[in-house]
Amino acid sequence: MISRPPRPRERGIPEATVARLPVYLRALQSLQDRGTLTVSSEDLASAAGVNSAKLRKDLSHLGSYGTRGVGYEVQYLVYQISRELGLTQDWAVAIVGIGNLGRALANYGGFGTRGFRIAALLDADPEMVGQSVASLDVRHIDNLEDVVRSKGVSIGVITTPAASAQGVATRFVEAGVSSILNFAPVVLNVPDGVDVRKVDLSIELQILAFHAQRRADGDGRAAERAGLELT
Amino acid sequence: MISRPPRPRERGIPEATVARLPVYLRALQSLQDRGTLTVSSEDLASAAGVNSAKLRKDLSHLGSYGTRGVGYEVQYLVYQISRELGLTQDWAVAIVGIGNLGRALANYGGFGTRGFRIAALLDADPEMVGQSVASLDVRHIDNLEDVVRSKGVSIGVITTPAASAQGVATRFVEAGVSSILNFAPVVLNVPDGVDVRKVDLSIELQILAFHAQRRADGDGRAAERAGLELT
DNA sequence: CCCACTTTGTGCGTGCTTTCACAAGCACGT
DNA sequence: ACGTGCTTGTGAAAGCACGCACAAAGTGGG
Repeated sequence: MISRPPRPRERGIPEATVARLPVYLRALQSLQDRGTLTVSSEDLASAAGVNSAKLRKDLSHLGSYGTRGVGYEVQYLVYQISRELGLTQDWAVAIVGIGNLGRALANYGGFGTRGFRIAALLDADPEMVGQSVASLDVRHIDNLEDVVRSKGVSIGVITTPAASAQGVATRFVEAGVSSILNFAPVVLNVPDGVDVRKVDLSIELQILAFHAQRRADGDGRAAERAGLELT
Repeated sequence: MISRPPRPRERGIPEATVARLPVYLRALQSLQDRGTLTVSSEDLASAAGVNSAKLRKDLSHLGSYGTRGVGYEVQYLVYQISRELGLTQDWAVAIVGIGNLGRALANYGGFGTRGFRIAALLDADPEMVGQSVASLDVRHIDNLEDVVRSKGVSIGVITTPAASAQGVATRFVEAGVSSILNFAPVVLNVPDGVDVRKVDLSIELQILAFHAQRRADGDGRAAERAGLELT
């Protein structure tokens, strides 16, 4: 007799799967807009740009929401993924650093429809404070703690210069924000339990450059050698 | 006797390593600015926010550039990583979609110093064409092929609305651009051999929301149960 | 010249991710 | 009621990535 059941109904969705759920969700919403009622794993996978086996395994982590011989019901799957991602509730977001990028994010409409609400804009520059961006007044960074508390901010976005980013992150954490999206090109130091995600434009370009160079090298060598193995 | 040697001097750097090299590079440049001459894997790893064993293994893929008992020479390592990433040459970048985000990227100074040069800005809106952004004239999208050829553009950045992104990608590819950085929230369809990287703000927020919700659920349950196992 | 100390480079075990391939399950027509 | 055809859900295998722990290799002091 096995005393411990194999898994005590574990809620552990693999990280790689979590990163793909938003992609599936978007593909599904697009299908929904077109009035599609059901979709097969094959079709949804190709819309999301992944392998169909991977898609099925990913969805299987949420439960068995498909019907064999038919596929998945679009509307139901949209709801299940949204719920799993926590989009059925409303997340208040604060953006610190109202430069070009901060303004771009503030004006980006795609958030509201997906459970995110820009609740506050903050900046250190007195010139900026009081200006209205995307129907919100820019407030001074010294109000960060107040704003987090009064608006119930739970996600902080950092679009400041690199030099200020760590300070802002620390203040976010101390004010109780434990989810941070960082656009500044620095590695943030935060205590355990705080979740930081980094978006770094110049890193993406560098990765592209690496592959481009490798392709060019390969092509060059291949041309020289009149192309033997092209693995 | 084994007829085939284990590895024919393979140039295969793992993808995960490539993604971290830019982070190391930035940390090293920061050390260089401070006048540091050598650095240990331990120190560099902590500056880059990774495990020191991982850092050493990553660097070992480039060759043996460290000295046991001493560490790595900063300047030399900067050069080796830059060369490996292809930053010793100059990459011409074209940005299509001069909205808030496109402008933010065009004005972002961090590229020039790292081998990237914004060579052209394009937009479909006649109102936008002719305006000057970041010392460059915005040109109409119909000039894409000309611009790619005359400026030698090898990296395309897409910051258009979702609906236009696929069309722009296709035109980039047909014009000979095989590295694309896509900010539009769609999955791009491109032929083999074309490298697309995606940056998606709302996906990052959704991943943060997932973890935040999971933390909240866990805390809630833990509080109810007076906290047993806190794995 | 040798010894103690430091730090790199890497073999190896472990766990996560992807992919294949197929049994299980459902719908529909006869 | 039953077979046919399609699609899901999932073992099992292969491939990657991570991190420990240690031998190898260098430095510097006596």
